[in-house]
Amino acid sequence: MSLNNSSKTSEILSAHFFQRADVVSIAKELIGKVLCTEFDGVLTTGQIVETEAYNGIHDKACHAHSGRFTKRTKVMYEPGGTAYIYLCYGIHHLFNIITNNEGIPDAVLIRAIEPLEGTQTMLERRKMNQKKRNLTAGPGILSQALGIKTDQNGIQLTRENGIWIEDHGLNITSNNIISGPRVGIGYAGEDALLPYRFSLRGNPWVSPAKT
DNA sequence: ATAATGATTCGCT
DNA sequence: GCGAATCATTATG
Repeated sequence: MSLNNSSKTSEILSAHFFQRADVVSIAKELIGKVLCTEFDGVLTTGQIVETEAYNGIHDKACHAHSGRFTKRTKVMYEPGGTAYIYLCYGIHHLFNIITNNEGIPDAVLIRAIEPLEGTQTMLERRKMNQKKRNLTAGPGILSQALGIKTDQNGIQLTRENGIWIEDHGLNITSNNIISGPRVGIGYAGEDALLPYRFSLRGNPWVSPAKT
């Protein structure tokens, strides 16, 4: 989508952005980028305001910890820039971006976005009639709002094809990024304490999950 | 083949 | 604040 953005830059993040070694840096840098989907010609976009890093085989909270390789986790070993979408609690489609090179199962979970374009479509998908925080502030509901489903598991995010990420040239300084422990992974022992959750300071669209 | 379990959300008390 | 919803994946027999 490159319509009337005359002054703003708006480029799709490439494989190079995702195929780097430090998943924690990538999770931080994704704050302020724009997550876009287009299905059946319907465009919806939102600014990423909350992410979590999952540090591959060494991270007890990561589905691929200790090199676990199953039907579900095999997509995590794809090259950076691949989508990893799985069903959680039988209800919620959680959207992750695979990072690093092929064979290394690092990933970033997108936890919340601030709606930009297509909010009317998002409201319909969420069966809501008012734009408020529970439209997109949470990993399960943002997927519902953007129409992301496990159907799209394994697709490439580096083309304007279904799901992609744009850089709108926003410069977020590190003192505007809050870090803290990840949500819902108490089973991960000491790794549950790692400060791998990042959010945009003061943004009302950050998920209400307890830290 | 069977049983347990979530990287969550929503509604009700 | 608490518990139900709901099902693919995973481990185990």
